[in-house]
Amino acid sequence: MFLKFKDEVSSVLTKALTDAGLEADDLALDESPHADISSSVAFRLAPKFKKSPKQICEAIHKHVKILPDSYIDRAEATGPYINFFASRTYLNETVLRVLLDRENFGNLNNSGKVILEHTSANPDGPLHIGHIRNSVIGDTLARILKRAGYDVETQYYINDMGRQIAVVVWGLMNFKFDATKKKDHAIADVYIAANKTLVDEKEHSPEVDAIMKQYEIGDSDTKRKFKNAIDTAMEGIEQTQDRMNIHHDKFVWESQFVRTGDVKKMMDRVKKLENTMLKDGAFMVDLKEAGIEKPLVIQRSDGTSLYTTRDLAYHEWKATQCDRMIDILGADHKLISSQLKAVLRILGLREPEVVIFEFVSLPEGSMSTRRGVFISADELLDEVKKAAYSEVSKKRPETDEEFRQKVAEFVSIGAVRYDIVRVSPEKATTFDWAEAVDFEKQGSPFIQYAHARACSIIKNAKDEGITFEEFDAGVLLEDQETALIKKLAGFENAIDTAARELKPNLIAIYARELADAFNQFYRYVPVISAEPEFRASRLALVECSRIVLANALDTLGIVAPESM
RNA sequence: GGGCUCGUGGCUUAGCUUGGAUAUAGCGCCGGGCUUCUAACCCGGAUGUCGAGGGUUCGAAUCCCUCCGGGCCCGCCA
Repeated sequence: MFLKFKDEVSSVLTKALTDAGLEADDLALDESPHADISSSVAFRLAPKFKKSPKQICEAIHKHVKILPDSYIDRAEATGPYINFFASRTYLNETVLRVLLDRENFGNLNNSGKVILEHTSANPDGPLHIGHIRNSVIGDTLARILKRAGYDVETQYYINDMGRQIAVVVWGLMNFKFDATKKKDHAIADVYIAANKTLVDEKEHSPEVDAIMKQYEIGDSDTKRKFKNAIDTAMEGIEQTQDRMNIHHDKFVWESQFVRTGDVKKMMDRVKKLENTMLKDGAFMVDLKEAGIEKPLVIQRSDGTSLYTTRDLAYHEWKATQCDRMIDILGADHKLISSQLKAVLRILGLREPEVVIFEFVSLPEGSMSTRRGVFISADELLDEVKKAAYSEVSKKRPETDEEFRQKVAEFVSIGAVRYDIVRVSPEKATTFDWAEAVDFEKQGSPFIQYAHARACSIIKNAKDEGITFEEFDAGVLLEDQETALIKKLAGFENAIDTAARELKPNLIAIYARELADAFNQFYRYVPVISAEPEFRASRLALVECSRIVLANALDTLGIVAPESM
């Protein structure tokens, strides 16, 4: 609705400019506290036409022609600004559109296949609080892109050729696997113990090298051991992701590209490039022309491949089956991903769009699965759930155990997801327990609560036989009502911008603002006890709010509860 | 040392790509509101040299340069 409104403003303004004998390539449209949409185009035209912005603005304003039934009510010239205000038609049609489209309201009609790779943590232990920043950003983006109309496939790239997995395999052969623990945690125990031993007793190192070599040549017994180790770890990782409402459509094993010969083909192709040179028996690509000083090694002197080589083959393969590739990567991958992109570019292959997120560190420093220094996602979720449980017990003492458990679970998942997604990815953060278990106002519980309140009104209305089969959105004239409707109308714009700019935090902000608008409406505008001429329309607006709150929460992967 | 990136009230944070009207919001602090659809709510108040300095511009949190501080990276690891 907002996008159509903006289009109308854009064409009305373009026409007015032409009629005024002016011309601008950028209309400088913006949302503003002074209007629904505002244009500062007069500033840009002032020097060219040698008049003051105010004079230009008045000249443009004189030529603004608004058609009947437009989403624009009026335009005002306020100093150098031209302000556009939304019409009643816009508000009324927004209400009708929400009720018609329901769970699809806000969806856009982009098309094409997107492969979005996220998380891809090494299967050597549980997901920790840094990994789930990747998961939450990736999963939320996938949900945003789906709403934007894309056919999205999420992939988890399993790095099974790296030394760390060989260490896990070696560890499983030499240390006890604690079957009473959650499997990914038990794998981490083995991995940590194995690493410690490998540092203390250097003589075991060749054993790990041998395992790696056996795996690279495809020895069947070794392959079985790797599969067992990885499946075990992944089972636990997937349990954690399931709990967080995150799932992957496909799990792609790095080794697949070695086995199919794609990695070999890729190495041969890269070797033929002018930028590639042979040095001490290893092949490396010079990337100076891409602004990267360090040459990238694509084949070791013993002829084997490296992580980046296999990643090149993976991206080449991905490109054949989609229109857009998006990778969610931690800040430690900045250089490697720009090297990857540079080589793909030189080869004339499609480059991925990369979303980089900064590190989550602990007060004492950065995390490391290998050293056993990390806070697992499971541990975080459990602690937050405890805090949520005590909160619901305090706030709803009349409820039973089952209700409290259920609420504590969806509140804690929501709180963790929201807390991660609300901050823009390029911000480095330091984890703090006190902050993590604190139920910040206007976080996820705030939005879930607004949804529960809307459901409550709808339920009470139903009990009293109040319906909104017949209503007139035109009677929704209170400030809180029009503000709320405008907010509802903005959902598609939030999806559109978030999808174009790959910024999931925009949806977090939008959801909070919508809940805010609903809560103000709730406080000041009675529904069930309202006069009959308002009752049905207000109830319809509550239903609209419920729908869009649910859609926004769904986009964030957060449960929209009927009661809490 | 080099590259990338971040720096916004006591704390957390939006806005920066595409420069425009009083810089966003929350926590915390001070004060007010439940016989009224769930108070996990609402209303009001105090708190800012937008890291520092310079430049571009009619106009800079936003663009450019220098510096300071934090983070990440710089391996024939992944």
